[in-house]
Amino acid sequence: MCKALENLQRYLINRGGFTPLEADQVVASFTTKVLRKHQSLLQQGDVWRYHAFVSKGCLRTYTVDEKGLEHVISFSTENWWPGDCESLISGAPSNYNIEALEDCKILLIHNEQFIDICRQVPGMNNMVNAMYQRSFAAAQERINAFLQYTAEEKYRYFIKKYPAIPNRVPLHMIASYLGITKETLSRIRNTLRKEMAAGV
Amino acid sequence: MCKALENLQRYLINRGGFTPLEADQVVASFTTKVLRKHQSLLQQGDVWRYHAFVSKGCLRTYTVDEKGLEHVISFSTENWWPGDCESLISGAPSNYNIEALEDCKILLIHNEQFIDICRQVPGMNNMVNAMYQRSFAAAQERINAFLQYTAEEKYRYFIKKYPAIPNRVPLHMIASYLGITKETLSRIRNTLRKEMAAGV
DNA sequence: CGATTCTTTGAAAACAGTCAATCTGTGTGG
DNA sequence: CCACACAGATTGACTGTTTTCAAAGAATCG
Repeated sequence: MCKALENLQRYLINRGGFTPLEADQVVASFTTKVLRKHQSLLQQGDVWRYHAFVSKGCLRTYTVDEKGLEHVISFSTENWWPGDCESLISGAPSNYNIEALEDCKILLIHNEQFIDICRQVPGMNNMVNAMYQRSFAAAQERINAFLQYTAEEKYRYFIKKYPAIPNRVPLHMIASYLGITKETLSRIRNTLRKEMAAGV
Repeated sequence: MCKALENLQRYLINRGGFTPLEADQVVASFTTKVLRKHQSLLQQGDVWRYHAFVSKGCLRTYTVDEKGLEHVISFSTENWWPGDCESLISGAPSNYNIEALEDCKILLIHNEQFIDICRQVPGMNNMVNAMYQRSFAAAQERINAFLQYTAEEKYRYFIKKYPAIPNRVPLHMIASYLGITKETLSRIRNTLRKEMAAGV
C-alpha cells in the first residue's frame, strides 16, 4: 500500500475505531489524486460529489463575492476532509473554490461508492456522524470568536489553535480567514513581535 | 397523543422520511418539558446529555465571556434541535447557556436512549447525519456572512433569512447574534425605516 | 402606577479599513 | 549568474464605520 493510503488507514483506525481489516476495506475504494500548487480540487459552479481526505499538503476553501473579493472559509491540512457538504446534499452547484496551497496528495471517493461503504461497514455511519459533529462544533467556536474577539484577539486565538498554519500559508490569506485586512494583520504581527522582544 | 408530540411526529415523517409507525416508535421515547420564559434548558458548567426538539416557543443559546458580556450563538424556534453537541460528544461541561425567550414546549430524550433508537430504527442514523450536515452548512454560511458583510448587510441578510425572528426577539439579542452593538442596530433599523417610507 | 427592560438618540473616541508607496524575497528567463 | 518580474509583506497618512459613554424616551410587567 502506498504511503498516501496508509495515512487514511491510520486515520480510520485511530479516529474511527476500525480494525485494520475494516480500514483496508474502506481504503481500497479511494483513489489517489495529486494536486500541484495552485491547482483546484473544486471550482465554483461545479457540483461536489465526493469525499476527499488530505493525505499530504494544504488547501484553502474560499468564496468570491459580488465585488470580486476572495474570502477564505477554511484551511485543510493533513487528515482533514475538505469539500462542500451543502453541494453534496443538495446537488446544487457549489459556491466554493478549493485550491492547493502546496503540492498535495488527496484521497478521493465518489459519494455513491461512499454510501455503499457506509452500508457495508458497520461503524462507518458513526464515524461520519462524529466528523460532522466535530465540524459543526468547530464552526460554532469560530462564530463565537467572531462575536467576542477584536482583530488582535482573533489572531492570537488562531495561532494558538493552529500553530502550524502561519508557517505554511501567506499572511493575506490568514487575514482573510479572520475577516480582517492584510495591513491590519501585519500591524498586529508587529506588536506581537515587539512583545516577544520585550519578553512578555 | 398530545399536540407537542404530534409536531415531532410530523417532523420525522416530513423531514426524516419515516413511516407514521416508525415515527410513533421514535416519538414514544421522548418526554415533554415545559419551559417558562426566562427558564433555562442548559446552564454553563452542566453537561449536555440529551437531544431536544422545540415543539413550541423560542430559545437562545449564548455564551458569557471573561468580561461578563453575553454573546448570542443561536436562536431556536419550532422544529429546531437546540443543545451543545460539543459537550454531548466529549462529556465535558458546557460553555453555553440555553434560555427560553418565550414559554416553550420541549421534547427531550437522553442520549443513551437516543442511541438505542438509532440502532433499532433504520434511517435514524441518516436523519441525524442530515441534521448535522445542515447545521454545519448553516454555520459555514454564517461565517461567510461575517467575512464579507458590513453591519447593515448582515442585518438585511438576517431578516431575509429569518423573517419571523425580529418580531419574537428583543433587538439587543439580534445585535449580539450579528456581532454588533444594539445602538448600531437601532440606527440601521432607522435607515431601513426611512427607506421603506421613501418606497425603495 | 412604579420598576424593569428595551429602544432610541447624540457626541466623542477608537478601531480597523482604504489608498498608496516601498520593501522583501523568490523564481524565471535571458 | 544576473536582472527582472511578481507575489507577498510592511509602513504611513487619512478616512470612515462602529463602538463607547451617557442620557432620555417607550414599552412591558407585576
